[in-house]
Amino acid sequence: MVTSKKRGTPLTKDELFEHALAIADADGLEALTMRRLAKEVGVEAASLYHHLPNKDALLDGVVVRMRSEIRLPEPIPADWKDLMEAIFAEYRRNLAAHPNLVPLAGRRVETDPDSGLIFLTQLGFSDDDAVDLWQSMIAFVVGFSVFSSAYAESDVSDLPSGLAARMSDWRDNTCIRTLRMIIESYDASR
Amino acid sequence: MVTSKKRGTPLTKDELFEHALAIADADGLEALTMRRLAKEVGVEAASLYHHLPNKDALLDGVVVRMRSEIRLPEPIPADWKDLMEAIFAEYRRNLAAHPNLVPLAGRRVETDPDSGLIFLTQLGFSDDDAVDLWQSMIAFVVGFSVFSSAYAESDVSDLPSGLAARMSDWRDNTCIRTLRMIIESYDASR
DNA sequence: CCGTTGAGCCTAACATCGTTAGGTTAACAC
DNA sequence: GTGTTAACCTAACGATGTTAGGCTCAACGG
Repeated sequence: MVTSKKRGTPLTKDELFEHALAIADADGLEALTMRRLAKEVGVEAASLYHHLPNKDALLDGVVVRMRSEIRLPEPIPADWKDLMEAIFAEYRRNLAAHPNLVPLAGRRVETDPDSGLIFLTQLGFSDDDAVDLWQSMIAFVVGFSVFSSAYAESDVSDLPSGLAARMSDWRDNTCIRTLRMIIESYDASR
Repeated sequence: MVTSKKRGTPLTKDELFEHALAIADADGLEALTMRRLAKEVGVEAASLYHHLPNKDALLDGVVVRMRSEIRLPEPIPADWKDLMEAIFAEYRRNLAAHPNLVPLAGRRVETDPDSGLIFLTQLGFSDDDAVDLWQSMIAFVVGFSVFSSAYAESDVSDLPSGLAARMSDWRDNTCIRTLRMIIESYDASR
């Protein structure tokens, strides 16, 4: 008579990451609670610890899940500079699609696309130059995403109103433009 | 007979921000608790709310306090490109000196040094170009600081070990180098 | 076919967090 | 003296991550 306490099918980690991502996307990181996630998947909070060691593992999984949406362009650009631009433009698009998760972007997870770094060394970059460029592109894209996703209410400024309005608008064009500049500059100094 | 419940001198906001910054620097952001801060200044947690509306205001104050350590070079460089480099190198130094506070770097507070942006427009940059450059320098420096402060334990990578070691080392040289490239590129496209 | 086992869930509780309600104390104004 | 008030207090609330311990039921070995 009592409704079954067991779910039809057992939970999977992927199911948890999927729902957790949806919660964070919809209502923000602070809404992503163990109890909230549990409710969403039809379970009690403590049960989640049968699948995850702690909340940190959940957040890691959410980042992996988010990054899994990254796709390389088809076909792959012949010019390596176009390829680099495409990779990080896609990285940027991924972060812009999940603005609430930007604070997690600094996390190191196992799915970072570092194969592009090796590719750079094969193009004639020294290890040092390749790492400098690779780190710079990552840093810039993440930094840009931090501000473009967190700048809703900024009005504190002694700027002329035109500049102030422009300054609180972080445009994809700006991101791509500077990204390209970084790539060209490292190409020139190779 | 009971020891006095009042402190000698009343608390000030600056005193709170100072101690809060010290706590975060020493033990991390998660150690910066209302109760911990209260204990540190010799008061109970609830008393803090006579000086601050909430914890967010505390964090804002900590960021302002941190940024207050930023100093412009003396004398100010004659070349505007050197000036820009100096401003953001100092910005970077400030963040590197407080790695635990990097997650707060995206916060908008009233003390952002946007006067440099106006200066750019006076040099002949259009409003759009000036903002593009200004945003790019901010984004890059903050992004770089995110990774250089959060990369202690990253070992997950399928990179050759030499590259992997180099990749987990985020050097100030790299930051300055790319910063300079961004400035030069915008100068050239003016 | 029956006993055991263990995966997958549960209830209950813990410490800690930010925050609020309401009381006490001491200094100062009139 | 008699308020008034700033600055502190104790006590508590609800929410959080997490742990301990128990139930249930399908699967499997004998």
